[in-house]
Amino acid sequence: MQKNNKLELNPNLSTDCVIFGFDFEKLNVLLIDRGADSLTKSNRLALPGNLIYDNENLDMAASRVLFELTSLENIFLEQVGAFGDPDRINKESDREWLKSIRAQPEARVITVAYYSLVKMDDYCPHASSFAKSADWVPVNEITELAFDHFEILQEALKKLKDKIRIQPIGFNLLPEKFTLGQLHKLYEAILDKKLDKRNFRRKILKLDILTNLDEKQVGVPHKPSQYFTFNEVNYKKLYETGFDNFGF
Amino acid sequence: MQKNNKLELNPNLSTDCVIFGFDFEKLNVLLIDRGADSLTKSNRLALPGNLIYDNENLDMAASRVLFELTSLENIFLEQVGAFGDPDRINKESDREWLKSIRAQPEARVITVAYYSLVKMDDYCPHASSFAKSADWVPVNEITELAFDHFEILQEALKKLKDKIRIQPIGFNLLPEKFTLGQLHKLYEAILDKKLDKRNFRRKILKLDILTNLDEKQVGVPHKPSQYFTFNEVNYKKLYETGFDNFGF
DNA sequence: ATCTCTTTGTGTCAAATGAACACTTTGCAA
DNA sequence: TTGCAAAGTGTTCATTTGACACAAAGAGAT
Repeated sequence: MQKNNKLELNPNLSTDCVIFGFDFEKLNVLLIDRGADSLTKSNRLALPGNLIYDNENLDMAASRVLFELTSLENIFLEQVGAFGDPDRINKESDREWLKSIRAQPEARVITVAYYSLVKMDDYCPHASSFAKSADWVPVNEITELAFDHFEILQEALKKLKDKIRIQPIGFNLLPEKFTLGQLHKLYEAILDKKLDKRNFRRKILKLDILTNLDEKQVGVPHKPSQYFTFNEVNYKKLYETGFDNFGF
Repeated sequence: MQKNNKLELNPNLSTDCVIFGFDFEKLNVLLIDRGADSLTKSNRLALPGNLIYDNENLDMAASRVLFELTSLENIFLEQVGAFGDPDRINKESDREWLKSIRAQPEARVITVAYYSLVKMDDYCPHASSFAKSADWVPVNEITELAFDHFEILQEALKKLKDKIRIQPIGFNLLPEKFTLGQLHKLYEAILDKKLDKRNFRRKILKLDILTNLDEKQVGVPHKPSQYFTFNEVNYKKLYETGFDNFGF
C-alpha cells in the first residue's frame, strides 16, 4: 500500500533556509560555497538546502537542514513560500553542480524556503563538517546567488521587514544581554534605514518587553551603556498578540 | 536529457485555490463538492485544486486551475504557502476519494496554496463543466474541509487580513460601481468586526482612491446612496506603495 | 591632569491621528 | 401620514508621531 514514502529523498522537493544573523553592525546570511573554481564567487554561493524525505513534513525538513548545518535546534523558523519555476535550475553552472550532488539532477524541483533568526555567537561556521564551506555574508553585499536563491533571499527579507512591524524581534538575534544601541542598530539593519534614536528608545521601552539589568558595559572608550534583557513573559505575550504598527 | 518534464502531471505537486468572493453581506469561498454520498456535507467540500504539470511554474498552475474552474482570467492571485504534512491525505474518506481521481493516490503530495479575490457577479457557479459541483460558501459557516484545506483557508484569511492593513482592497471584489456602505461591509466582513461608520468613511476617503459618480441608488426603501468607483490610477499607485496601517 | 573622541542618555512641542459618539435626511412602503 | 431603514455628516479629547540638541561618562593619548 505505502509506496514511495519510506526514507527516500523525494527528487522533486527541496527546502532552502535563509538563516539571518546579526553582528551588531549588519544583517548577515549564512551561505554555503559550492567551491567549483570555474565559477565566480557570487555564483558559487547558495542558500543551504537539501531534498526532503518522503515521510517528512516541511517544517521538520527545514529544521533538519538547519540542524545538519549549524547543530542548532529549536530555532525560530518561518516559511517564506514555495518557489518552483521550472527554469530555476537552468543556469548552466547550476546544472553542472547538481549533477555532482543529485541522483536525478534534471528533475524539476520545487523548493520550500524558510527563514530563521539565530544568534551569531551560537554558531561559528567551521564548527560542523558540512559547514566547512559555510560563511556569514552581509546581506547588503549580496547581488547574485545560485539558482533563484537571490529572489528567495529578497522574499525572506521582505517577510522579516513585515514581521518587525507587528511583532517584537531581537530575542532570536541578540545575546542574553544587550544594549539599547545594539537593538537600535538591529532595527536599522533590518529596516535598512536610519531611525531617530530618542523616538526609537521611547517606542521600544513603551512595549514593556525590556528589563534594565542595572549593569554597565565595561571597557568601552565612551560612556558605557546599560545592559538590558528581554522580559520573556511580556515578550512572548506581545509576540502572540502582535501590535498595530511599529512605525517609522 | 530532459526526462519527466514534458506535459506530465507531477504526482507529488498540487496547487489549491482559495477563491474569495463578496456578496455585499458576507465573505464567501468557492468550494467543490466531492459528492460521495457516504461523506458528511462538510467532509465532502474541498478547495478547488489539482496536480501541476512538470513544466509549469507555480503561479501558472494556480491560474490554470482557477481558469478551468471559473473561466476567469487575469485574476489577482497570491501565494499562501506550501502545505505538505505527509499525513494530510490520511483521512480515510480523503484516501478513497483520491483513489477515484488520481493515478497515484498514495503519493505524498505537497500543495502550494494561492488565494484570489473575484467579483461574484463575474462568476456564477454551474457556468463551466468542472463547476457543476462548485458553490459559494460563506466563510464563517465553514468548520471542516477535506484534507488540510480548512487550515489552508485559515492561513489565506490571515494573509487577507494582513493585506488589508497595508494595501487598498476591494477593486477585485466589488463591481464597477458600489456604495460606501458596501465597501464598509466588505472591510467588516474581511476583518470580522464592526467598524465605526464615520471613522471608516473619513479614512477611506482620505486615501483618495474613490471617485464619487454623482449617481444615486434607485429603488431602495431608504435614503439612496451615492455610487463610487475606484480611481484606477490612484488605486494602483497606493497599491504599489502601500500604507502604514489602515488601523481599526 | 587635561584634552579629545565617541557613544549614551534624555525632554519638549507642534502636528497628526485615533476613538468615541447622535441626529437629520431621503425615499419607499404600508 | 407615518414608519422604517440606511445614508450622511463633525466635534472633542486623548494619544501618538516626528523633529530636534546638548550634557555626561569613560577610555586613550599627550
